[in-house]
Amino acid sequence: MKDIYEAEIFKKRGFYTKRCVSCDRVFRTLDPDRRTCGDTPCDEYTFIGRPATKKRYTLPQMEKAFLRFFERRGHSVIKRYPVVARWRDDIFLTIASIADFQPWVTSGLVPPPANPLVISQPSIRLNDIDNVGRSGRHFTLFSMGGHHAFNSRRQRVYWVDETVEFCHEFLTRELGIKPEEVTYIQDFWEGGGNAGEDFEVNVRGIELATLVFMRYSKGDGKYVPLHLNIVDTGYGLERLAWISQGTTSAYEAVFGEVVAKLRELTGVEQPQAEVLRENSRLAGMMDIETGRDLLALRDKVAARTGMSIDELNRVLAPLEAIYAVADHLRCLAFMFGDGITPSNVKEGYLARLVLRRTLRLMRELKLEKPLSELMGLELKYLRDQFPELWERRDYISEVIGLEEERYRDTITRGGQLVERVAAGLRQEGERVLPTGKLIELYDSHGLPPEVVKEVATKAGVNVEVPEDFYIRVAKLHSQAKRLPAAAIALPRARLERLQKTKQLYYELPYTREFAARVLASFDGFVVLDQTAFYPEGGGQPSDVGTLISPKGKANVLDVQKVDGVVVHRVKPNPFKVGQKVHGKLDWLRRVSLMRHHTATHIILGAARKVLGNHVWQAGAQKGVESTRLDLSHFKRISQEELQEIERLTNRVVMGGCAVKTGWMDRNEAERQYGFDLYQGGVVPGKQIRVVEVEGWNTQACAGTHCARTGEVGPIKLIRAERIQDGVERLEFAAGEAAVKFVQGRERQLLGAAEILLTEPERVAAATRQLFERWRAAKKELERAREQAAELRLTDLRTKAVQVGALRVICEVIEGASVDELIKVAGALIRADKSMVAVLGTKDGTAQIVAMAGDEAVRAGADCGKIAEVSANVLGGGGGGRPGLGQGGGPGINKLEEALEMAKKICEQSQQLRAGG
RNA sequence: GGGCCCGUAGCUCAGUGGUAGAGCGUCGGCUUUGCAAGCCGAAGGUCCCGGGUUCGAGUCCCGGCGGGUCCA
Repeated sequence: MKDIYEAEIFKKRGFYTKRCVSCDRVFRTLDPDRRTCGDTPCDEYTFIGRPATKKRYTLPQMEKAFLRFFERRGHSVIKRYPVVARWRDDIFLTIASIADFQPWVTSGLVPPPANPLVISQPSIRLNDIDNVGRSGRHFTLFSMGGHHAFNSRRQRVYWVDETVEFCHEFLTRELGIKPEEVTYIQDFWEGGGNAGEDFEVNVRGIELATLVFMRYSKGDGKYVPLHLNIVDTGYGLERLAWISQGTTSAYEAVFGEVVAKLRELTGVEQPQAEVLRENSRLAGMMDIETGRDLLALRDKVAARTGMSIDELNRVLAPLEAIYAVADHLRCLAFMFGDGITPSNVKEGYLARLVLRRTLRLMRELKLEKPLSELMGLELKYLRDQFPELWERRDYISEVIGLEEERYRDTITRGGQLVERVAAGLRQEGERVLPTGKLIELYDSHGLPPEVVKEVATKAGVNVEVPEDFYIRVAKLHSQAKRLPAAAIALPRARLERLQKTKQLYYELPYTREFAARVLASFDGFVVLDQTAFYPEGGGQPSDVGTLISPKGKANVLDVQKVDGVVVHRVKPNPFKVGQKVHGKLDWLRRVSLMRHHTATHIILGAARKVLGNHVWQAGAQKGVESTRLDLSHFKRISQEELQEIERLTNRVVMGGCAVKTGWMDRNEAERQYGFDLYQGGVVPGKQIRVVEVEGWNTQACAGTHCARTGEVGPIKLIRAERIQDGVERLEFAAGEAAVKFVQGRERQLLGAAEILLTEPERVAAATRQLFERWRAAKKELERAREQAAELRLTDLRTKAVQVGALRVICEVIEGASVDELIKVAGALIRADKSMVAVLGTKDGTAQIVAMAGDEAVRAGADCGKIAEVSANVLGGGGGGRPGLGQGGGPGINKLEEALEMAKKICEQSQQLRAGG
């Protein structure tokens, strides 16, 4: 194969091959005098105030020009994919146009939806989020224009020559960029396990596109040729729009209207154009990730413009915040518009991250308007180009409203917490908040250091935010992770050569018994030519049952599938290859699993009807007695909603709808049903199995299902639980399991009714009454004890004995509780400050309470010690403070003896004092 | 998926293993032409639930439920 970098056009047009004097990379150019590669930081931007194209394009215009250009050259225009990569399990967000086609198309398993094709794919990358607003060119969400060709041995579409030619033509003929301003830098691209040579296409100091020729997969450090040679291009449509307008930053070019509105709302002034221009040029040359980077940038801009750094900060920081807000608004519109639910996990957390960052920026800008209102503006702005987002505005604004409220609560509560912490520190004479505390406030309470600093400073405590604050937070979380428990090892190697098993459970899902021939048998494993045993998959546990041959019988304990071969784990294993066997399923179990599986689909459909289309299945585990279904939803499901879901669900059951199952071509299925198909998760393969509850719900699913909904029987929701923020778990039972559950519940209710001596329907009222009475009785008892204590006082006082400076009472009070003893003793010492009262009672075990008045304590009484030592006599323990001690032990008969001991200790204490 | 924090009066929260508290709110009284406020007093508690350790648990340990938060 010829050198990938030798595109025909270079020879044809007479490109020079050069080496950049700054970065040493090889590049192609038509400009004989050029010495640098044309990319930052080797070159500075030269398009600001001086557009590079022959006319100005808005972003939608640029997108249109891009798509039409490639459409005219034989590409089919494909609709954008969602920004949540539901068809993948390795990434949360769609990060590039090629991500739409990974892994099934790129691996060659599934044909592309069109070939060649062109797409404008909103792509989200959050790794540069700190640059957004400052660098002039970074976005959290950007439109990646991609034209893709998938070349196989059978079909050659186009490769390097055409790709570079298309690019050059698009930039120069279509957009009118001067040919000598375009450079092609030779590079090598790696990502997502794939790799290949590429060109970075630069104009006037900015990279506009990357043309990747993907042809290797990389594993274990080695490059292995792919089945397909894939043209993977990415054009930054925002940057193209920017370079066509020559504005001071890409944000002005893309978000012009929104930025203007934000400026108006905040009253932030527009700095001089010259300052902005220099700022953009210099920002383009660096990544700004830390405060130090930013400082370095300010320094350089200051040097060029003659302004002071403080002055620059004052004029630029608010504008940068506005740019970032504009960017984040668009990103959030897509995230929520495409159905992300905010959460503390997965993509939901990423959405929350962006949302909270936006709120922080708004706070800095003192922008008081609700975020949901700003989003309203943003959605109007996006409406023409993305009507699907506009349609979901109600959901978007509700979710944002809730998140906003939640964040405000966090900050308010956190503020109070900081004030308390600060007050505590001040009391201890501390004036500085320890860094550990600062990190804890963020990590455990979500309080950004700036907020802590602001509040703490007001409360008179200084806060130093360390430079590496977020790194230290990250360190807290970087401890080693536990490995998941290893599953039972399957003998994969021994299964490789076997023919695929005929899956009777699909063809004849109601098969309970079947005949088959043994293809392989070793250890505890048996493989048959065909089977009705469903192997574990899609959240449905495997079937169990028996296998019988003339030579013997075995229990089937577990069934798994490896590359189309079904393996039965059996005990014992009397089977030999070639034998005929008879299989028999545990049908009650299987039928219950089928019911629960079909019920899962019905409930999901009902949940989406009741709660909204943002609801996605976040996981499911089918069982025989009950099943769990996890749903993404942004708030708790109310009792009413649960009942509505249950009602709709049972209505579908009673409707007796058909449940149709069948295999479909993946592309066809996606076209027909959209990505909603993948509720149950990613399914592999070119053909996918589609299960449709007629007129209700359609999903890709490999499980076994009832033929009609009526067979499912009653469905009973058992409970709803919030397993993560934004993920609700429904637990339910179907069929006989549902009946069993309801009967169980009824037994509980009847049991309670019996105890309360009432009817089941009066249990709540009766319990309330009982509870109220218990409360009243408790209070009355309390008062009675106090009265009883008063009554005992007169009698007890006569028992007092003078011991040194102390008046000591050591008495048993029959039938009193510890609380009562404390009340009595308390009254005694209040009346006489030199009193030491040691009271005992037999309350199951022997208990002792000792209390001493202030004077008695000053005179050397120590009730803690009295309780401890005298309780030891009882065979137990005790302790307390000088004024109050408690103790006890099992020695009921020794109570008198213990009280004697108490008295002795009092005497000793007085002797000591007298002696000392 | 993992880490951390929290759950005590209507609300916001204190509470070294030893008598459950404060502020605000509520109610009553006093003061005032009325309001705001002030003074005095009172009511109000399943210390989230269940186990365990202990003579003794709001407090320590385990499990569950509920909420918050950070990280991947």
